[in-house]
Amino acid sequence: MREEPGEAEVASHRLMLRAGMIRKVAAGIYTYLPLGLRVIRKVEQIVRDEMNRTGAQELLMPMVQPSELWLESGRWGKYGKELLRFKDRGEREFCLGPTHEELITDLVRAEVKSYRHLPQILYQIQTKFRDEIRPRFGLMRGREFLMKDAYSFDRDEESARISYDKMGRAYHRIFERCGLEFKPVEAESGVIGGSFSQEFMVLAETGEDRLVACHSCDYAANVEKVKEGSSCPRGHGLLTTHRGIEVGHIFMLGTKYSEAMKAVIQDQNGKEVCPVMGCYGIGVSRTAAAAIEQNHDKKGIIWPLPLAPYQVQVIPVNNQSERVMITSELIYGTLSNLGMEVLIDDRSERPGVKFNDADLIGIPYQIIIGEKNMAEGLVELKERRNGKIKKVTTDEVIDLVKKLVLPPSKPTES
RNA sequence: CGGGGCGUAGCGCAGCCCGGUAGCGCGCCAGCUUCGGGAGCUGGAUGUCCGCGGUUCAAAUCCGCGCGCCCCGACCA
Repeated sequence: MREEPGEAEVASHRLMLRAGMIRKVAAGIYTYLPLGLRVIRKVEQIVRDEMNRTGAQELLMPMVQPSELWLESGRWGKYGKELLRFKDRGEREFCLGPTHEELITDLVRAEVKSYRHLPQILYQIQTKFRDEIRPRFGLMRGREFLMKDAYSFDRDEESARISYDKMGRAYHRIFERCGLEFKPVEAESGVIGGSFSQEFMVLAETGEDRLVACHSCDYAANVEKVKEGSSCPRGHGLLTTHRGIEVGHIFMLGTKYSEAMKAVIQDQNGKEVCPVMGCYGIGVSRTAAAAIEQNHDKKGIIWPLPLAPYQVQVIPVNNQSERVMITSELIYGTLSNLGMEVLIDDRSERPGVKFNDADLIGIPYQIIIGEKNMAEGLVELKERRNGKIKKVTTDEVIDLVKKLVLPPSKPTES
């Protein structure tokens, strides 16, 4: 899409449309095109990895939920219009799941009877639907969106706190691995309820949320909670405001749902107690959008390597030249065989079109193969982020890219 | 839900005020030339003018009702 889409105002929305990553189906409802889906999958995989590493187990619950469970928790009446309700052919009431506390609690109360079976953390990566008053900014605030939601069940407060902290650390690793600049902040817990919560904010000028952060320590809070300009409650540092995009939120729920829905387990003394719950969300599709808000320039997207739809883009400048095409295919094949994700622009477009499109879709490394450099046995390696170009031989380019894209695996924290 | 705006070719828009049967740019198709930063020339295809109703000899244009979408605000894991 060459023209600026008229409907889009913010960078991520505009660039995702132009780069062919998403297309709108209705307000706040989008199709992920192949390029966009690849990015979504990248985020998902990082999330899944880190969730699994904490010992959490993946499951998948239905999007359609019966009213009974929501009546039990008391939220059928409280949730409001954001909850999209409908009836089936038998006039039974259902809703599209905006979150899954009711379903997971229903599952756990049926399956878990003893404290010996806890702690337990279950999660899913699934499409949610919230009939937002005002969906906006493309994937930033959609009505239908992809979310990772995890739920922890513990025998007591102390143990629950451990699960909560474990999730907090997993969230740090997730957003670090995504290559994003972020801050965890103290926040209100809203409709979900519960005792305390933290939001994970990706810092970006266009963010909808405001937060304050301390200069001298790592204290940060949502502006709902703390007045701007004041000094840090933990020490003497000064608080400054930032804008951010909420990509994750972790909650200590306590026994709100387990009590309401009568989920009970037996403790060491054979006494019935309600498990202490926590819930933990990550907006997967929103994270992709936030990555763009934080990483773009006038020409287009600048993907952080871990989220890029492809790692390397091979650009044969001229499709007519046999030498150029043979070398391009060779480089493409070699890198692919090394396990890299490579995109080759084999369209018969003019060079300018290819260069501009490459900068637009923002794959981190471009290998540009043209007649002039080929004559000296050279190709160009261009880094999208800073525009720097190196002229190297075809052998060298493989080696260089290998080092840039496939770094030696880092030791992992548990 | 309050306020503002928009809906005309695949996309971006003009035309509407002042009614006369639709146009520009990009894209698309064909041909020739071109080929390192969004090519040039020639020829071509494409429209329920958001929908319904009304006024009129005649409606994209005027009037009424509806629908969809965008932006601001209030709201929101």
